[in-house]
Formats: sequence, structure tokens, C-alpha cells
Amino acid sequence: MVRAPFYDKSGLKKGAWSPEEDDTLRVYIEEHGHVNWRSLPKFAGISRCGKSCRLRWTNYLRPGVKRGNYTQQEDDLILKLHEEFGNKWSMIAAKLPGRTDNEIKNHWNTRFKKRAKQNPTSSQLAKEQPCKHESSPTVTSQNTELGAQSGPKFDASVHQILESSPLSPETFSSDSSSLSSNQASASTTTSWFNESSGDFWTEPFQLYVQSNYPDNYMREEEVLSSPSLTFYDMGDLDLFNQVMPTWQENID
DNA sequence: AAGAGGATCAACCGCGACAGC
DNA sequence: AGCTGTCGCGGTTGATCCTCT
Repeated sequence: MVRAPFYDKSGLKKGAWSPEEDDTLRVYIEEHGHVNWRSLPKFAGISRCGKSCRLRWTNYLRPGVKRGNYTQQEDDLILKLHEEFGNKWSMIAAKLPGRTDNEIKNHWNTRFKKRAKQNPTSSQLAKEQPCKHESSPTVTSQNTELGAQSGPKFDASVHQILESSPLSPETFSSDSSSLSSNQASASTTTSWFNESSGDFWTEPFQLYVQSNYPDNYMREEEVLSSPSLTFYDMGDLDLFNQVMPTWQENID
């Protein structure tokens, strides 16, 4: 279900990731963290653009990423959050431990299609139920359509579509290793990346020797030890806890 | 059994936000 | 103030899987 691998003009690989690439990226990030996505592929020896690496890590390789079916509780929460935030998938994902914005977005779109099929008039609700926190002045047609599901009129039959999946202890945890060190990344970026040039995300791959690595590079364990860098903002879990009381222990 | 069409989801693309110079 | 580099987000695409006829 993935695109066939291919190489673009600049020699960057695109399409599906191989297990070898996954291993390389995982090992590298676990060892060194990700200070600078743009330069990471060079140092890790991956023939991908930084953007692709970031996406792969965020959506697939990152520890704590939960895969598989959505529980009804998760779905209730997504509905609630979508009503509040609209298509702010990253904000929704931030409140759903283990789920990524991409996955939630896919899930929502899939469900919407089902819903739209079942109830073609539902799009009417979108105009009546603008999302509370919509800050953007431009509302796309898709936003409008998706909003159709979000209001209180959303009927319970939708849940019958949803599959339930017991939480796996392996895939779900409050493991602080499932972190995002973006802020740390930005603050610790050092001048040793300066030799790079060209377009940021698509810069052609160049192999750098590991010895180029600076001593002041922020290690994964340093990132983990930073209290402000945990992946989940625990203060934001109130709503999550309301909807998913059975997960409370895991979160705490 | 096989083909068609729908569903799923990983990955790509473009753009905007933000920080540093 | 404007430019450049970096990053993340949201929308979209496309290959594969699944289900129905």
C-alpha cells in the first residue's frame, strides 16, 4: 500500500521505505537524536531528504506510535477534539497518545467518506457548526465537508462502523522516549551544518563521515532528561482523561 | 474465480510560521 | 525591515488491500 521506491533527478530516494532504511534511521536517531532534519540523512547515510526522514520517524518509527484500529473511546475523543479544533490534526494528535496527525487525518477522512455516503445531507451541518477555534479566515471546501461530522448531531451509528482494538502494552505507553525534541533541536542547531546548500528538503544526498559529528551535539538521553521536551503535554490530557478513563493508569 | 470499485494508509507536495542574520 | 534557512502542518496522491457482484 505504499508507493514504489524510485530516485528523483537529484538522486534522492522516494517512495516506500525499506526495512534497512528504517533500521538505519531508527538506530541513528536513538543514538544521536534529531537536531537538524535537513542534515540528518547525510550523517545517517540515508539517501532521503530530511523531510522524508522526519515524516517516517514521526509517523512510523518513533517509539510509542500506536498502530491499528481505533477504539470507540479514541473515536469519541477525536470527534470532540475535531469539534473544538477543526482540521488541526497536530493539535488533535497531541491529545491522543500514540496517534499521529497523519493517521488521525487518514482515519477521519476515511470515516467521513463512509458517513457522507450514509448520510449525503450531512454536509449541511458543516455550515451550521463552524469549529470553535477556527482561526484561519479561509475555510476550504474540504474543511467544510469534514466539519459535517463534528457537531452534536453526529449520530451514534457511526461508532458501529468502528472497530475496537485492545491497547497493546507494547504499543501504548506513557514512555517518555516517545518525544519530540523539536524545540531542543532548534535551540541546539550548530554551525557545523553550514556547508549544506541548495533546497532545504530536497538537497542531494552526500555522505558525511561520522567523525564530523560535533561534541556538543545533544544526545537522546539529554533530550529525554529535559522536562520540557516530553512528547505529550500532560497538562493537555484533561480531555483525554475524561473520555478515556481506562487509560488513566497508563498515562499517569 | 475473477474483475471492478471502494477503502486504507504511507508518503509526497506546497505553503506558512518562525527564528536568526 | 527584509531575506534566508528550518521546520511542521494540512491536503492530496497513489499503490495495495478488501469486499462485493
